[in-house]
Amino acid sequence: MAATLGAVAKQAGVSVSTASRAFNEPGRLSPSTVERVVAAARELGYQPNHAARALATGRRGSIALVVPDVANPVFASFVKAAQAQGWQQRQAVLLADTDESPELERRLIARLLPQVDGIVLCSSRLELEELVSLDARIVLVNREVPQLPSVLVDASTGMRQAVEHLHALGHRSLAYVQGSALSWSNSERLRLITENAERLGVALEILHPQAPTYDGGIAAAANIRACGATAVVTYNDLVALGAVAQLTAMGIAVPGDVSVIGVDDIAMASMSVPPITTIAVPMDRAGRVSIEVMQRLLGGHEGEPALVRLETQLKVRGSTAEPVRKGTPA
Amino acid sequence: MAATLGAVAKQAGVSVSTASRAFNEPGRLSPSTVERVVAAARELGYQPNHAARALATGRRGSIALVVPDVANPVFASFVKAAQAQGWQQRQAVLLADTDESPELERRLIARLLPQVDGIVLCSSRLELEELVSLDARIVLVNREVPQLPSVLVDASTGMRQAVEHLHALGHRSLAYVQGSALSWSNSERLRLITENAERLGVALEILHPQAPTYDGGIAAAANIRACGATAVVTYNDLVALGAVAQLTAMGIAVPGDVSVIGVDDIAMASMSVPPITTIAVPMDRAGRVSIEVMQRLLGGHEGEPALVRLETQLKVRGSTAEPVRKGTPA
DNA sequence: CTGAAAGCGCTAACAG
DNA sequence: CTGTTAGCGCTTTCAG
Repeated sequence: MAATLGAVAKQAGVSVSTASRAFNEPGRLSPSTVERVVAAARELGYQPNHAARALATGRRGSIALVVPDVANPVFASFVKAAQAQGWQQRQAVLLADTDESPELERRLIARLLPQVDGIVLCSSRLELEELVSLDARIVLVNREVPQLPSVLVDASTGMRQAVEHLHALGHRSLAYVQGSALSWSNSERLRLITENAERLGVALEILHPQAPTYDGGIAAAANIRACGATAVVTYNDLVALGAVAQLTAMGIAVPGDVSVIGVDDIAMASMSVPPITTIAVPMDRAGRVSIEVMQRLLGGHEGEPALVRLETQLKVRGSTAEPVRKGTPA
Repeated sequence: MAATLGAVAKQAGVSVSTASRAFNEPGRLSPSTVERVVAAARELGYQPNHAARALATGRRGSIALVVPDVANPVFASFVKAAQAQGWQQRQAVLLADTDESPELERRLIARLLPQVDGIVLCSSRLELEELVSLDARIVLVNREVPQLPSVLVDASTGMRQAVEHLHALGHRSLAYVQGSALSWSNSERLRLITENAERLGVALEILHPQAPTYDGGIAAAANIRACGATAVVTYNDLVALGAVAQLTAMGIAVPGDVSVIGVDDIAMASMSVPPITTIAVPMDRAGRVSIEVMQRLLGGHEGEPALVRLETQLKVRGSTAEPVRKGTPA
């Protein structure tokens, strides 16, 4: 059906290899030849057969994206950006969703690895040893493993700004609502908020890990009240949103009685009432950059595995608008 | 590096063709042979080379998903379900995001078509003729084209329930805030609400198309007030959310003064205050089903192009909780 | 039930 | 600058 390189070659009156070169190394051909081949190709509607090329070169021309949950807005914007960048670099992007399951993740990786050039593994739930034993062309996102190239979100700037912002508002007692205790992002955020709270002499209460969801936030509200903190930072915006809703339902005003800060800057954070102050995490950039890193990795640039850190930034909104009241909450 | 079929064959003491058959048509081999080959394969960690198989068979083992915007929660859940289903059917899933651009969509399709078995085109923005001229292995989602297999969301049940619900609450004047005028979904919803309003003798005001976003909803609020309707159905939840926020800001109570109903049942709809009553659209089922339809299409079952309609259902929540007041709004 | 052999469409030395 | 010639790893007639 589809025209092959052979057909194009015949039509242009050259050999297959010449036709091939017209596309792959036009520099090595006389301009007129290239032109003739290109014309023939267009005439026949020639489309290269990627499977054949892959078989001959060993390069698949595709990379896989493995994420815990595409339906999560954070990963969705990551995927969107990565896909766009991949397309721009003429790489097909395979998508795999692990549904937060380490076992599924493991199987997906095994099945994908032999049929793509590389895998971008986002927020992997796998053990460290398992990750390094993969040996292969893998770029990690939101996971720090010295042996592997990775792109990380560096929450330090955002977290510093968040604690300073709260401190400036007069808050002296702070709580952090954890996300999944296993996640690299959570430990980073925990570490950073601890450092900053100490530095500024703000009391810090660490609240139990919650599912990083709206319901997790609802569940956390009681603990927030119980601990008596006047300000709270949550693992992410979803938790913040749930906490704000439940706090409000319990008669605790946000930001009147307690200030709330989330992380991620998902769309919802700006649409709620009050809108949530948040540490913006550039997952779109992470998507783009991770594909670039992968490209460099495949390009065979040896040396150290790449390590890219992406900056975060505090976005102040209504959930922290007011200075702390003199009295303590509820 | 990776073990080839040849290696497996040698290890098992059989020919390549036999080894091949052990995986593809084990019925034609003696059980003991199959067993031997399988054992050898596992021993060598054999992984079939998809590129080679594709070259030999013409089947790529992969299908592409083309969506307008993965970051849109509606499409995200579609993609998630489609991916899961594809994986289950041992089909790799390529992802392409058109960013709502018809030109990009066109180019993506052209580039993808030759390298996948088929394309699932979700909410295509292309012209009818362009779509049919594609001739190829395409399954449409949210777009009705007689010549092409498609899976459609049938809003009729949900819309009937919505208008009846509003009518039962005492509403006699209704407004519909349109989404993109070009979209198939929008015209369907417009048609259905018109039919239902007429049937129940409810006055209906059609409001200008808005961008199907939160900001579109904000912009629509003024028109909603101006038209004097006591209840409004919006193209989707995002618009509903924006409208509710702005209406509230203008001093119009929801659902006190006006009731609002959205479409989609995105997560955000249940998290807002008040939570949005909505017509739930099963995009996850659409994702799963569209892959199944594609599979059947590729299986070569001729006959009519498949046409699947998915039911919708009203989910009543706080944005329509109260019966209509005697007086008219603002 | 199993093997031999001919490609699928393309690339990549190797020769001119 | 261009053509010849082998394959890449797998499937698939065609013969046993």
